[in-house]
Amino acid sequence: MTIKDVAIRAGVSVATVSKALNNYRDVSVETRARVRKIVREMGYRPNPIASTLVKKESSIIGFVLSSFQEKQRTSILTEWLSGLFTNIATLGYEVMILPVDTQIQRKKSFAQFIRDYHLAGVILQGLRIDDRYYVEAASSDTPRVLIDMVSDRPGVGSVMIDNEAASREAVSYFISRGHTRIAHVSGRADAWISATRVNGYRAALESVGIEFNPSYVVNGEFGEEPAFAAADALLHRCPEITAIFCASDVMAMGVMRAVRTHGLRIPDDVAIIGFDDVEWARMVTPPLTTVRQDFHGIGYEAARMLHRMISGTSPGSKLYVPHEFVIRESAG
Amino acid sequence: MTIKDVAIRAGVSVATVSKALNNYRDVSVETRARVRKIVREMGYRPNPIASTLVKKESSIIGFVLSSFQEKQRTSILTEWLSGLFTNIATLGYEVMILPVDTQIQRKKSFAQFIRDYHLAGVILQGLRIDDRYYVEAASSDTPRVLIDMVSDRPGVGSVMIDNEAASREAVSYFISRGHTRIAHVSGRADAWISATRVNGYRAALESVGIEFNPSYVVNGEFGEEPAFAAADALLHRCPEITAIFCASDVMAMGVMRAVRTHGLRIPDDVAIIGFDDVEWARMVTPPLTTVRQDFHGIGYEAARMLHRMISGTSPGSKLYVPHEFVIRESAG
DNA sequence: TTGTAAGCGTTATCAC
DNA sequence: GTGATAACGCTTACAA
Repeated sequence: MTIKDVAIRAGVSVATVSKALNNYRDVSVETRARVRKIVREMGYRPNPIASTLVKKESSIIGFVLSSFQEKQRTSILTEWLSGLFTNIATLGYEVMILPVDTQIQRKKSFAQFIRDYHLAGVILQGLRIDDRYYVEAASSDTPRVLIDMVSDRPGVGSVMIDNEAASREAVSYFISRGHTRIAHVSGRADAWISATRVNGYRAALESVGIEFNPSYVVNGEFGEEPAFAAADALLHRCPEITAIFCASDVMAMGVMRAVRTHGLRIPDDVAIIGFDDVEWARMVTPPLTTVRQDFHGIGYEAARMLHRMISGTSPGSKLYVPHEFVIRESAG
Repeated sequence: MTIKDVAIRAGVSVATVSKALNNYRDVSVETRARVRKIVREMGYRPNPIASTLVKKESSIIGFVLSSFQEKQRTSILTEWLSGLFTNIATLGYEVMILPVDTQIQRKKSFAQFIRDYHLAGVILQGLRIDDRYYVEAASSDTPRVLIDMVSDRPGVGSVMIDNEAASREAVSYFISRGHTRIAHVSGRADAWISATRVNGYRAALESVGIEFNPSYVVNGEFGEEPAFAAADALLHRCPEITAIFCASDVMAMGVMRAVRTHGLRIPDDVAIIGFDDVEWARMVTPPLTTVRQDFHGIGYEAARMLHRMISGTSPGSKLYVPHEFVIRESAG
């Protein structure tokens, strides 16, 4: 069933049907109503492919996924998507996944792809700011919002939690419990959020006059193993440390293992705070004190912002989604 | 840049370019080569939208997602997708996510959507066999493969692990450790896999002459809380139980909590086995003995089968992906 | 072997 | 207000 069938049945031209359906003003109120009624009766739906071909704009948004590499952050993706969909499905968008993996040799360039399908907008989520795909997308003119990254370009939306404030809270908690020799296991250096979290860590220390000690900051690469190794070396080098703030829960697991390897107890000898509050953070022993990110909310807001950008309601902006410091047992 | 530009530059008609690009035999070897060379030089890519409009077949495959409801199975989705993509991206398909949630009122019917976009194929993953969307899709004629479900219809692919064998192994392990009063916390009744796992549990018992006791099987609904409640009631009712086989790791967490609530030790008083081997299964205390599902592999195989179905190489079939029984500490 | 031209199902531009 | 009609970029009979 095509628009032609509807036109015949309604006794008008296809042009009129199209206009009635697309809310053009040069259609009489009666015909619009009549056409719509018939459309409903017939169960007609315009073919989005044909429509895209001529309008050069689809209702598909792309979700750029570069974190298949991040084997450890699996559940986060789902929550983003879940938030995305609760907002976007009702607005009539479809979502296409654009996997970005240096392993997978895509024949199509990323920007090419956006143009091919005339994507309405794109949500990017990739930790690495220097990623080729990120750069490509950034140079496109499609509405786009970034998750966990910021862009220097105007008009690019970005949504995340206030990583610096969150880190400051976490470290301040340590300080309030009397800790002064506090270390930080940071994430990958090329990730936007890593630097920000280090900043928060540093700010918290300096706000109470504790000098920032660069050798207390080690890189756990957002992985459990690297975090274990980094923490292990750290504890050897600086046995005076009594607290470790980790930039992710996964790394916190590696760090906890390292601490135990050194025969130390958690939190009595070394207190630990994680980041993310993944689903199992409360299940480990001891339950992890951590910063909860509302991943669902981040996805939701990203979709909302993108929609506003697409519809021209508002330009992209920077949005902080509320976070929450969750006290359990690993930090005393 | 369109096919026309290529045609002009190559000094041939658009039809010839199209034929050269689509491997028609009625193009001379030389022109095909020349056209392709020019295409490469110009960086031309055919517009998939236009192509879909006339061919009535796209290179988009749909991934039906009904598990946003399953808040607990978050990381599994990512692994499926990851497997899917490692196979499918190189084959030139794109992936569209079709969220299916009774909460989200979709305007479009599911079958409608498949037709609208002329999806090349669909991968369905929904636990509930009576799901409206599942039925809709099942009645479509698009190539489709199911994950964790089987279809009575011929030509529908399905991939999963051998749930019955896996359950049998798990329960047999209990038996080999001397347990005889073994309970089972099952998953949602409307899920295909639930019944199969119960069957495996039962088969293992009966194979050594232990009578199947229906009151030893309780329903944990695949959730931690329901599993806790179910196990709590079970332990009250049948304190003689010494081992519990859980149909998911998440439920195992609830069960472990229930066991401890009753002042019992794991695995000394009550041994526990989970199912899935999610990322954190080895991190809990005690580390969970469980059945590892290769979710990545399942996604990979589903994509492979779908591709073969689309290209007509082979019809859909039923495929078991290997699983692995992982012994840690929760089962003694 | 190649080119012409008629679609595919829409929307957009004009006349009417 | 409404309706022809020409796009949109491609594939595919059918002619040449």
